[in-house]
Amino acid sequence: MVTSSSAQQAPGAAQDGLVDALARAAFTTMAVLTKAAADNDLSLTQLRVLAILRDRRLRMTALAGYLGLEKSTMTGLVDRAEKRRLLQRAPSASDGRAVDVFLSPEGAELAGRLTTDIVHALSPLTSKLAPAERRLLQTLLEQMLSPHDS
Amino acid sequence: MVTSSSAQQAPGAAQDGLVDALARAAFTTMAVLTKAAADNDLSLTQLRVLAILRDRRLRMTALAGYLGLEKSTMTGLVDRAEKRRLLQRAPSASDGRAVDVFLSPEGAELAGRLTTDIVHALSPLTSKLAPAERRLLQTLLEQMLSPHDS
DNA sequence: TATTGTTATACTCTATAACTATA
DNA sequence: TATAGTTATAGAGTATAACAATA
Repeated sequence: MVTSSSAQQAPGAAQDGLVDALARAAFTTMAVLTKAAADNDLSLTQLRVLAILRDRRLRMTALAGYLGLEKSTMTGLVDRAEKRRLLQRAPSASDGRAVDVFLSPEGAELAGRLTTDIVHALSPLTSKLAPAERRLLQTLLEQMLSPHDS
Repeated sequence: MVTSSSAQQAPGAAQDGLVDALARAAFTTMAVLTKAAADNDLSLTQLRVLAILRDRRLRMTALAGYLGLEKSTMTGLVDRAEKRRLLQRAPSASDGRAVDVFLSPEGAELAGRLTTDIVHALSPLTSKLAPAERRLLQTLLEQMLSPHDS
């Protein structure tokens, strides 16, 4: 089944093998990301927040949109990260109701360190491929992830 | 950064682009899996349990091992799934302390339906690739995920 | 003594609903 | 009236520590 290791090909479902490989790659990659986060006492969601805010300053609602979460969920999430001095809140200049969220210097520093950690942690996987294969894999993934609608 | 969309190449870190693509593919795939689970009132963890038990009968501790969770976490997880008639518990025949967990008929039926749902939900992505590209992507992912240690 | 599973407890993540303050 | 964010509340997922039963 998908997400498991057995790839039983249903007749006519020629994508099962790829779907299975994608699911397994996803779980493996997520495990690496989760561990990199846990090693720094972060949840996967907190890791994503740091990644998203690395080059952006967003309102609470916009951040919720990026994460696919409810705005009420953001309050606690940002509260905890702010208490740890990773994020900062500031009232929006243009809208009295809105609150901007952005990385603190410490948060930016941690985000940078996490990037390095993750690249290193994934290298046992990526190094199984030759350079040309890595480029090919990257190209195929990007093509698959591209927003093009054709 | 990794997990975000901006791929800033650090000098010498030639894997950043691939790591970014892997992370984005992981989040996209996990989003599909999470939605397929949520559409059936399951968490991602419950989905994984169904997938793992699809062709296995495991003890609580072994199941915890597959999931990378503590055994104490399994109790509640299995409790809830058992209450919904998706899983069943039975005392181990060989060890009086152990408890076997396995899919109920309803659980197996749901696991099968989920597989179909996921393949369909991922098809907008996979269909962006030509058949030969899909096979190539699958091969590269499998090579990367292979347990070989060279 | 060591292992298997459960229980007790606590914290994070998440959602829904109700609230406030701005627009 | 509608939107931005918070608060209150509740449930799932997770871990640690202590425990009972069995090995």
